[in-house]
Amino acid sequence: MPELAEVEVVRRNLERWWVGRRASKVCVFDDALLEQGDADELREAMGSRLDDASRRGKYLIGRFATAQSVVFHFRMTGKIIRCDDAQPKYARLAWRIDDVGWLVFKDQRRLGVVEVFADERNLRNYEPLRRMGPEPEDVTVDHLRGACSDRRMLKTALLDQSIVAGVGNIAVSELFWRLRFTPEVKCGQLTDEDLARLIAEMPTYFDEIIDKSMGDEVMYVDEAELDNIFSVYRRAGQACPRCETVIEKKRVGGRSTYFCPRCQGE
DNA sequence: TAGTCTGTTAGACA
DNA sequence: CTGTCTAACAGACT
Repeated sequence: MPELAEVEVVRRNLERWWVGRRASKVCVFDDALLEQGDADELREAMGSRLDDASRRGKYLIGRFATAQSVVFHFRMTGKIIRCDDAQPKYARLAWRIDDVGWLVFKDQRRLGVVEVFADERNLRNYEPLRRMGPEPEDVTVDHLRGACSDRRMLKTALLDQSIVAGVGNIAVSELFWRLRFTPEVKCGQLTDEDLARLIAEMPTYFDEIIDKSMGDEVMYVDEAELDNIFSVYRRAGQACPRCETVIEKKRVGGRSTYFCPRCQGE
């Protein structure tokens, strides 16, 4: 589900709800979500004070007073919400923060994961974090050129988390529409100027989506079809906000891509 | 029933 | 070695 923007919204919520506090109760409903570490270690970490909530790409990282850290990845349908009920539908993990409520890791498809690490060194050795490319605001033209061969599609390169951290399938459609890139453009077809525009647009795009998504519960686009905040994503058949041409959908790199055939032509 | 889905990864193939 | 595609993970929805 979530891309960088939605994970960042959850991170900011945890900053308000959880940092500086400890959980008074931890309920593991589905321990299959733990790959590194077990439920006892998770209870030990969460039972201590959360010192810091950070984000790296689409990963959310909590550091605790015990020196342990907990990493969340929401995959397709995971999220963390605050509610008064410890076990709403699809709850896989819940912890109680007194005076705040229950924080619940909900995940309908159960693809999300939670990892527990004993200390900073173990966290840093976690392979997905070790492999992660720079955050969008730290990407340079030289880095992109070096990481993408000329014949590779820009879309698949951007979805590769080792090249840029946090970009997902929605962001690609939206960025390409903003920049008027054709959906199947190859890296080699872009000038340095084009890449510089892309690099400048990424943080702008994510900041705008974060602002529009802020709230106690992030709504994914399929849960809020009538309030779709995107310009082209999931808008096939509707008018392009720029030129009124009908938006189309096609598969690029195995994933749905939405685009305006006029704005984003050759 | 078949197709789809905001993510990631392993294996097949050109 | 590179890049792309598919399936798999698991479940709900159309």
